[in-house]
Amino acid sequence: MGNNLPRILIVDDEPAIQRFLHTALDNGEFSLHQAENGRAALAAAVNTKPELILLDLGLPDMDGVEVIGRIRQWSQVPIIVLSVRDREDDKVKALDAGADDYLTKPFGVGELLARIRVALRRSLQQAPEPVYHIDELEVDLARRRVLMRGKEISLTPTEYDVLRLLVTNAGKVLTHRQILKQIWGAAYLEQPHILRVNVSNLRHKLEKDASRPCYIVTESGVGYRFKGQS
Amino acid sequence: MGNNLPRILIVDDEPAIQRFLHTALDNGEFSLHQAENGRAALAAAVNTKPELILLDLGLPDMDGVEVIGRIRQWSQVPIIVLSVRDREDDKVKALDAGADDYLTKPFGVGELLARIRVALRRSLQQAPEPVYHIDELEVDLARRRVLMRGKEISLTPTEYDVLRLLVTNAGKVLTHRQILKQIWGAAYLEQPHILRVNVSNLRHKLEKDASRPCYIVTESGVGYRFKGQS
DNA sequence: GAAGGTATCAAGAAATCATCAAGATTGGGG
DNA sequence: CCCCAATCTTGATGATTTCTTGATACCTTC
Repeated sequence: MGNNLPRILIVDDEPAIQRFLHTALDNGEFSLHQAENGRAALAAAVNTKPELILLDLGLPDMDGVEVIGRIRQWSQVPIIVLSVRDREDDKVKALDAGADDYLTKPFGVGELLARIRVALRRSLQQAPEPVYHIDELEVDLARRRVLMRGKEISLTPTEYDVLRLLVTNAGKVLTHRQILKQIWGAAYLEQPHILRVNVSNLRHKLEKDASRPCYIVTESGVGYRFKGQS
Repeated sequence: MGNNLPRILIVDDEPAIQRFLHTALDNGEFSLHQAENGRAALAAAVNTKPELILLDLGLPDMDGVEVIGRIRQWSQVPIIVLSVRDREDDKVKALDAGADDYLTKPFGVGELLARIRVALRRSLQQAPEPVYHIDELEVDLARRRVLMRGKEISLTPTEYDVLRLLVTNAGKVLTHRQILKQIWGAAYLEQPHILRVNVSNLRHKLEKDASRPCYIVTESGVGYRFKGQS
């Protein structure tokens, strides 16, 4: 089926819900894919690059909120949460983690379809590429890989996080505090040292000459900036 | 209150709901506006250009769905419907008309705030940031970048602060004391020297001929003025 | 041409930054 | 349960940038 209908990834481990959703959505307008747990969902999100994800929060292997967070590291694909949990706290957490909508089971098929249309209508206008090419550097957010002239560079988790933050905001100056808050949390707001060490390490791994950086530029007294294409 | 908090337009005719929403949203993060009927809502949408609209479907003078349609003819502002109507048909109609979300009363304040954050988060990333163009000078406040004929100019933190203050008040004369107080604090009110040095440095970096400045004009005995676009 | 305000240069002081390396922590495997 | 390896954090030090101040020359207006 090499069509180009919008791909929808259904993430749910209950066969009953799977069947229900397949029936509800099998109207020839979508191409349906499926995952039964969090790990499979993350893999499928990378591989099939769906236009929309329907996500049940109650997965056997990991928390749904974490799935949202992991996907949001590299993709803006609309995520609609479908859950039996009706507690406000669950909704807030999922929405703040990056979900676009939250439907409490049971829900009507008509409403689900309408909310899917809303999400798709919106995402049609924007589709940022999750792979960044800057000169000879290549950052693949979906696969969490960094290549320099095609050769893979191995980064530690923190180094990668810093790089991802800088790359996704290429061209923009990020203050020390912004970066620290995002990656180390509010408790480290006043500790730019730890950020400097990581930037230094990053530069030694991906700059030609770490003392004359081309990618990660220092904005003295302010923060760092990833030199984008613009 | 000339702040730049996100403006939220509340469209509802019941005083009880108005009060409830004002209480719920009055946390200092939003600037609240209000309309009691459809006509007023359409006018307010044009005039206050809100970042988000909370819309009750049951308005005295016109149908809420029509309000959505009329706004969608010219604006992509996020619209969250708040309604007592729980019929699926109502939801589908409102969402298909262009609403971004639909909350059935009664709902929790936490959920409302979370859905507002979702809507604002989305519209924030596609909103083009303000860039000042003055002749061949370009000041991009969001990226903290200054370009002269497309070429980047590197400024120190204080130089940038001074320039930003002048540019955001382009055309207006700022007295020495105003600038000093804003950037160096009240303790430096009587030290115009330090400001002069910075203006001089700025001019050398961005004026064609620093001795005949075109952008930063001296108002002798008063202060400085940034030449507006006019 | 004097006076008050203005512009520029340069140098020491202060703040910020880069780097190396040693201790602390963590997670996985035996 | 312990050990190992990778990573994270912290400390120390030298390099770099930026800030502030003083000296001096320059306008402009009366």
